[in-house]
Amino acid sequence: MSSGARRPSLKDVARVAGVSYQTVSRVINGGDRVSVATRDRVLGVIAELGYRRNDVARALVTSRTRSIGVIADASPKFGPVSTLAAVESAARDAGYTALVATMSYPEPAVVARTFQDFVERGVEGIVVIAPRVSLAHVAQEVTASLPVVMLSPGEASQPGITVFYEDQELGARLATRHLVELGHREVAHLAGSQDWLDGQVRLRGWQAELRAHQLAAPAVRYGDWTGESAYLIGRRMVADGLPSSIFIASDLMALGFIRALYEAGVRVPDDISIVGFDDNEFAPQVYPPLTTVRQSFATVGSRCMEILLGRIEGREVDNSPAVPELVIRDSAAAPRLG
Amino acid sequence: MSSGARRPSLKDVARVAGVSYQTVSRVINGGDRVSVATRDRVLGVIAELGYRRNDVARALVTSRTRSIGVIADASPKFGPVSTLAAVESAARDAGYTALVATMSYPEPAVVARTFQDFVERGVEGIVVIAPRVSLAHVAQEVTASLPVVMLSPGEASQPGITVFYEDQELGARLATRHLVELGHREVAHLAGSQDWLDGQVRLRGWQAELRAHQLAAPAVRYGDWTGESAYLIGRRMVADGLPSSIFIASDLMALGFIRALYEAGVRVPDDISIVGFDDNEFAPQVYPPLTTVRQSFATVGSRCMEILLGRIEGREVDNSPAVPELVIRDSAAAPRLG
DNA sequence: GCCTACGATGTGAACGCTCGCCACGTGGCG
DNA sequence: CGCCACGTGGCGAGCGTTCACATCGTAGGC
Repeated sequence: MSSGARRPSLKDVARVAGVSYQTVSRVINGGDRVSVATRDRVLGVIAELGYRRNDVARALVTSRTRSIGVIADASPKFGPVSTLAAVESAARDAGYTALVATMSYPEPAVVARTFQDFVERGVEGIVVIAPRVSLAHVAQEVTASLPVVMLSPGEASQPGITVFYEDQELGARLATRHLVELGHREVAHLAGSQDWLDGQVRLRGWQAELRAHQLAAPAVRYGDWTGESAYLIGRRMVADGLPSSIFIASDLMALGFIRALYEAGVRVPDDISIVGFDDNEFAPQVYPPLTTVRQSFATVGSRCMEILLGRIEGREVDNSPAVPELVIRDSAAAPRLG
Repeated sequence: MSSGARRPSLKDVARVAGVSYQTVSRVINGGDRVSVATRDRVLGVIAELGYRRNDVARALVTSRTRSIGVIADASPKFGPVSTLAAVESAARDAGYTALVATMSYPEPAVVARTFQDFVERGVEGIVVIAPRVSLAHVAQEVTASLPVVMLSPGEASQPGITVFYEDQELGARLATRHLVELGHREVAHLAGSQDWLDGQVRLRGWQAELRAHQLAAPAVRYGDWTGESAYLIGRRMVADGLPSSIFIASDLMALGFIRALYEAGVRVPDDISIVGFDDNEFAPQVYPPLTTVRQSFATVGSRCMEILLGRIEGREVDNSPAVPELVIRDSAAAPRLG
């Protein structure tokens, strides 16, 4: 207490400036009800001492931390990561700080522990970027005393949880429709892991669109989002006979699939049309550039924060899904005649 | 105070359990020096009331927040993102929570504001994932009263800042050496943006390795990390005449480059050998699978936290760089004879 | 059988801040 | 010329914890 490298406090500033700490506090927040002279003097001392407000003391008395917790998938996958950045950025714009916890696999115990941790740290709300079915379930089980927004193409099954998502089913329909409209009567589907809600929903969209056109749905092939799984499936399909077009549940899988095609001398889009999903950063660089579905992560991120803020402040919120768009490039074309 | 949805506090628990708040506190931390009977009773009440410790009050009195700030690039680029996840995960393992701020472009004002914000929130240290030259500079300018670890292939120019990085220069040498050892006498380089330290360092490694083999360095081509820039350069190079091999500063650029090649009917690795950098998730899925350099993000993340923790606790730390490895796949082969 | 020591618990203060309220002085108004 | 109002500032309390210390009772040592 005698020497110490302790950070200066309100009282230190007050002492040096010759006013009460109350006045200093007023200068810091708003600066209202303080004469210009005192105010300038105090500001001077603050700069001189390098004073920085202590937000934890402040949070203690106001009981508002202005922070939110974000739980995200640890995999460097394009979608989840872009969403994370968008959410954080929107939070900061709203004056909130994001505490983030990434997890490579959402073990119930770990998720529960993380929720608890967030609560103890006093977050005002939690965002769960929950593409995996398992994470979604776990998150819903945790009794949340807090507003929770789950970014997931699923259903809200808990009163405290608001679900918000990009309408990926629509995205899948757009992709499928594009192929149909190009003239393909045969639109296959290489699905993503059904352990992910995204995988389930994209599959559903493809089915629905085919039905709308009274087209039969070929047998579905299931990958696990990895390019390798798609490559293997691609090889098998080359041997079994290729459809005239295929909607693949992710760009990365599309890439692996195409590799199998090229090894067999099959050309894209001449021999087979392909539409992917994600509009990954590499999608325009593939040979040929991938026609794919783009999700609007920035929009999702900011809408998500809007919803969370609304919940925190007890407002009614609109959580109608965001809408994706089709990005047409060169990997899908009209089928060859005959 | 009469009704209120206020969270129960230590005192509430104490009252119900019929003990002093001090005893409850003891039960929560360690539980030492408390008789089993009281302890169980208190634990019961805690569960019953759904009591959760208030970390902000705790932080106020202990003046330790057990949190760190992380500043990262907002771009969903593979490297930075993987690093972020690794750092956060290592932090959590060490009992710390990560506050993260992403920024798409490191404007000095914004970075400074973010630093200040972190300080006000009482973080015990800051990690800057700073691939861009500009971010690195800004971060160094901010007078940090805190331990700062900068993940950046640069030099520490500020006393308070510890720089740590993956030895990308070595990575670039590994890539170049591989090509030389395959028998290529002509190893070109398609560099990344020189606005990024990574870009500068990879270029330097290529030069150094060539010099070590007494090989001449062909004129460097400069991309900007985008696949599109590489595609354009590729087209020009096809027209001007291709080298027998090329080291490309990122996998994404390699992909764009290959697209230009394929459009012109050039084959890889038959006509030209290519080595990329990053081992991006799509690298093994490209046709042909990319030989590339893999950085050990997990290691970097955990070492980075080790270093930061060391600094926080005043220990001496080893910040020798992490070492990348070459991943050999199919995009580089021996040159054709003649 | 008395003193010591230790195990189990309680008390008071402090962390750095904000909030509600009160005190002082000056100016405008009746 | 007195009153009220308002602009300016100070004081006290309290947010939920932990820490240092005090207290109390009882078991163990001589």
